[in-house]
Amino acid sequence: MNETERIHELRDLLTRANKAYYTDADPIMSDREFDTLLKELAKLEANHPDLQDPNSPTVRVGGEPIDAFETRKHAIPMLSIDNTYNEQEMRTWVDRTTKAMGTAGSDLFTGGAEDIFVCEPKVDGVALSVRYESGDFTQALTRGDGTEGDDVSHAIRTIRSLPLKLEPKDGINIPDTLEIRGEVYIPLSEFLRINEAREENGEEPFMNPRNACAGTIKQLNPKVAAQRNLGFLAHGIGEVSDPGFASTFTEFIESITKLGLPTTDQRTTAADADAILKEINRIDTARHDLDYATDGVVVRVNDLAQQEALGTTSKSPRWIIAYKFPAERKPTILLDVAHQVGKTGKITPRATLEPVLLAGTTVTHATLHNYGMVRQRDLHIGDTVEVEKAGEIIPQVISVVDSKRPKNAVPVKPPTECPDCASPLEIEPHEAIEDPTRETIRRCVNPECPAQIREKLVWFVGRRQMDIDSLGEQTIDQIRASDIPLNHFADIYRLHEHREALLELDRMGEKKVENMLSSIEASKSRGLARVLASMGIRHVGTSTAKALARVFPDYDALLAADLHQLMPMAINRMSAKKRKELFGLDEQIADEYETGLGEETAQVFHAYLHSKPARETFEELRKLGVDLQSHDYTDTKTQQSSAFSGKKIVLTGSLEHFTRPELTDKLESMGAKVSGSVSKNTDLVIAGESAGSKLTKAESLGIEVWDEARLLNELGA
DNA sequence: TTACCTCGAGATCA
DNA sequence: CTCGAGGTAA
Repeated sequence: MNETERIHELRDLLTRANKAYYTDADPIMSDREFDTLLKELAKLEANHPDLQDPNSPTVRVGGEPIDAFETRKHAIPMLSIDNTYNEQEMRTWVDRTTKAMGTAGSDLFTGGAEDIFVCEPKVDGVALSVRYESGDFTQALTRGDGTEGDDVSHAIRTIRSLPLKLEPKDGINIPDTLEIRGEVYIPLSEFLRINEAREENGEEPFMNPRNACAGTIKQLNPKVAAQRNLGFLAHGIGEVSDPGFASTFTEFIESITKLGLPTTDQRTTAADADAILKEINRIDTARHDLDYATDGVVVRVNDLAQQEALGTTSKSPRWIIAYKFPAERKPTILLDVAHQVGKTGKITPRATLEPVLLAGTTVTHATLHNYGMVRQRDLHIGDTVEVEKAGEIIPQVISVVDSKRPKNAVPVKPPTECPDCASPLEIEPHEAIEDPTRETIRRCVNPECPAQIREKLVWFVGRRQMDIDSLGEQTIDQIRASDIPLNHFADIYRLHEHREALLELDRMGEKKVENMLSSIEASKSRGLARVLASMGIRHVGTSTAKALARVFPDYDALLAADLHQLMPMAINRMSAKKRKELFGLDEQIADEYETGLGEETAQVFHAYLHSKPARETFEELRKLGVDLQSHDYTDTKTQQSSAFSGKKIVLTGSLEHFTRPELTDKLESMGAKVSGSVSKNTDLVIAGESAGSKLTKAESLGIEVWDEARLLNELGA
């Protein structure tokens, strides 16, 4: 046998040994044997750089550090899951879902009654999308903003329980593209081991497993990641090229488990709310014996066609929900309440607390949201308050322990003047009275208010807005404290005129200034939608800004528009009603679709746009080279000439040449309205491979149906 | 909201 | 080497 053959043999053998050890818990060789063979392989590989394979078992011990993360698009967005916090909310979800399935997918019911729903413990780790192409691990992405995430393949390759090559088994056809979602975590036993080791080395121990895990994934050096022995559990479906791979979630999990992916053994199916709640109770007890932290139970509809029929709100899928176990709650002392000025001048009370350890973090601050809350709880400085972490992240002040109030404690008073510029505050009129739980908004309306200007600038440079990194909060403060002017958005684009002065600032070197100025330069070309969203105009966030930019080609067109033309989102409202009709959804969900430019918003926005300061700002930005053209604009001429303009289109099945979001974008850009479900108002259904209930429904309603070939034809024409 | 990693800056030491 | 800022997980 020559060395090349030996390399392949060893890789094969070690891959199987890894799987036997980590996923089957049934080792086929001793640890020592494994190490010896691994060393032999590493040596041979060193002699044969031409045979390099990123998926060789040797990479598990960690390869070379990478330079930085590349951010990449998810083939299918990673949405977040809605939460429920008690039995009643869970029952409501089950009722609604069952009803919707009755109308939307009953003809396509493939599962038995017992496995309508699937329950699994919710692992408290870091979400990940892992991609295999032709059975080879090619990429692992973090969730990021749901649309694009960081490529962390280098760190993920070191996870031993995650196969780098999928092995065909039991006649399972491995799809060309197989994307699996799951959770990376640090096993609790491993967490303890790491911290012991860190203390021995005189390093600070990690606070909690979840943050330590997130940190490990962000390690550029995979050798460090390899030593932390991360775990992985698969629990979701991403892009799968073969639509026949699975028709239910259980089937999917069974298949990928056979292919070697680790999945939880705590999964069960349930037929109704009672069974689900019973399962939640079981997991609540069982979870304390698991080697990973859990914060709830994930419940989903099993049948994939039904999942699709149920569809997705803008935030999260309707076919899946998380039940969160009650958050930890602890008493602490309210030391102070600060009044913060937001970017629109809104004043928000923020509590400073006696530090308290809660769910693995030290809590010292909590937002109090508004003054209705302060009044309702009758907060006094020095009060003992109950604090908990809502949704495991943001600390909330839940209640006051009245019996522990110190004598002479001073009540917290809402401010009457701006804590920063001392101008009188405006109290939003209709909310000022009667119901004390009602939000009472206080606002500083001084346009020159320094605190407000600061917040506006901080918002403007943020990642979601103009994305000017290396100009953060602290740097903004630092520059504003110097002689360099930074009082308007436009001043940002004049910073390059002050290069010398910037270099004089503390801890400001050549490199930092260079980075800062180049990212400012890069931000000039973000386009109208981003500029609008960045200005902190009331009621104009990312989605409204985008909607506006789709309708108006540039700033001048926007300025020329009258009040009526500023309400382009009427279509969205119709879709809300339609959805309500179809699914009998509750108000709250239907309302999500009502967030367009309403009359009031349009008025506020119109007034803002034509105000003198706004006009000056836009003019200056334009002069300084900021792109005020819309990048998302679709010409009405294109819309009218297109075969799709004004058509209501539904997509179903899987397509070869597009991902769904791609095609949705494309059709919408051509003036179509793409919706999730078929009704009598639908004009056209585009059916890919293995289309399900939607196709059946379209046929029964006599709606026009195209296959992908026809679609390509029409798009080409 | 907090914890963790990375990077640049500046200090310290060879 | 240490500090602090920035970014990103949940």
